[in-house]
Amino acid sequence: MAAGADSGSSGRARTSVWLEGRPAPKRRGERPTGLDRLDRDRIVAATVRLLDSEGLARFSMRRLAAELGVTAMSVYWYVDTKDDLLELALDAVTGEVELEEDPGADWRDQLRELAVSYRGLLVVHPWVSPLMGEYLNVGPHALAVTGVAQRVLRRSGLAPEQLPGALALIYQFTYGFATIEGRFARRCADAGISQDDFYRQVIGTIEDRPEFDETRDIRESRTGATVEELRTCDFAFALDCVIAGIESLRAPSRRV
Amino acid sequence: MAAGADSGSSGRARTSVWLEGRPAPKRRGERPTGLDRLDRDRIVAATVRLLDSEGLARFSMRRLAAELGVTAMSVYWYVDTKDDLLELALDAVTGEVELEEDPGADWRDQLRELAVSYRGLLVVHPWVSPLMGEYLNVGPHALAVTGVAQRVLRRSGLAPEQLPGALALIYQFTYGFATIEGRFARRCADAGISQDDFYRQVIGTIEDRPEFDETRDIRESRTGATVEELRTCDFAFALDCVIAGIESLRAPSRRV
DNA sequence: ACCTGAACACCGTTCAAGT
DNA sequence: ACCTGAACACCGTTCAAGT
Repeated sequence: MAAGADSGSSGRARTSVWLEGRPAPKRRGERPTGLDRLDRDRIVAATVRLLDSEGLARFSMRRLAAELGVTAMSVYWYVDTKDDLLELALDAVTGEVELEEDPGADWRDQLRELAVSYRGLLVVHPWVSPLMGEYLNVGPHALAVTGVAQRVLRRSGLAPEQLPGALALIYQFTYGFATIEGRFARRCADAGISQDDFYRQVIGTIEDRPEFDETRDIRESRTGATVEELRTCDFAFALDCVIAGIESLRAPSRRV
Repeated sequence: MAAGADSGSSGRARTSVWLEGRPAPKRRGERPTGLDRLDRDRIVAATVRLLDSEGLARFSMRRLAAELGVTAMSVYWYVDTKDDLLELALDAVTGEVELEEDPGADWRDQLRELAVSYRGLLVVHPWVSPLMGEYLNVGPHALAVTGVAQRVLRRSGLAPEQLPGALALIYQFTYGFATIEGRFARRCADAGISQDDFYRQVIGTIEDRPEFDETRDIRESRTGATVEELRTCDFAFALDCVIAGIESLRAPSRRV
């Protein structure tokens, strides 16, 4: 199976569930015999649960149906394709990002909090990251996140035409950073070793080789910390860089 | 098929071709009857060609074998799994990143050039991005790229313990940015519309909705440019932010 | 040493049929 | 309206067999 991606495996070239006709559940209203009935929400919830526990590669429509105690094809009554279902699951967990807006707070703190929360999402659900790259990511929750980020960033004093670039910087950096982080974690889990052990192992095979001499001072400046701690440090420093950069490039007239 | 990812589809939990025993081709030396023979390099080259032309989702071992005029299973003589093959293809194209090092040049220019070249790789080969997230990316060419980036960054005057965070910032931002870019391009190509048409279409469905009022000034500041131009602008501004941030956070003693 | 064929255990999805 | 069964056209990979 490996790293399949791309869309259009089934021939049709849809762009997004959210941009097509039917973002709402098919029929609702009278269903007195509910309870054990299928349901779009139940399907999406089960999808998220399966993706969390077994990963994207092991997820299949048949596996999902089994989990729901139903035949493989029943799911297709509620969802057009596997892609659409994954897109729904993606937006569902995107709702987990914390979005309390406090217009009185420092925009730097707010931006940091947002980035940290977003990173958390990608690390807790490692399957989110490949799907974000795969789909357009224009579901309601995704739009809410970018909306908040945009408003926070605006308070920094950047000019309107500077905002998209700055937003992309913070957003894509966090995405890329947490992607690697989540993948690495899952790799280690699959291989049955701790992240720290694996890190030490890699360092071990590298230390001898002369081409890595020039980075010895970096490695030595980081001994004694766990991989987790190191990453949190790196992430924080990168955010500091971004914020410092924004502060030095924003329109001088609006300097606070 | 959709967005498969994750490793270990076949059960074994390998971490990387490069970290296992056999990075070099199996046997070489006497092969007088070559020419139409299979060969690891030929296999990887054909893989890259197929991935470029048809995308990751449509790539399969059987499809590859057909392309090579050979039976499906012949490939397995040279390569252990599909994952390994994809990892080899990934590192092969990573070699396309331009890496002329000029210790005399301004580190800012060098960093920009490196990021632009790296972005180019991801946009030209949209299948690279999901694979980078998927694998550990520790092939020789990948290591060469990070090596150069690290040396350039070092000339900025950052302290050793600041380097990993700064490297992650530039690297992951570029990765994330180009990932979205490449995906969007391929989506449009698959749907048979130009990126500009699709952009206009999205804007069209958004303009009316009141929740997008607050970003109207941003959209108005960007009319008349192509999607391509806008993205190049955003990318450049983000890089400026990063560089400005590094300059303001580097150890004062080494200020140039 | 290198390549093939048949087979296994999977996929996503269609379609006609059941209730 | 909702669910099922059988079927189609695929997968990656194993394994015994050919040359």
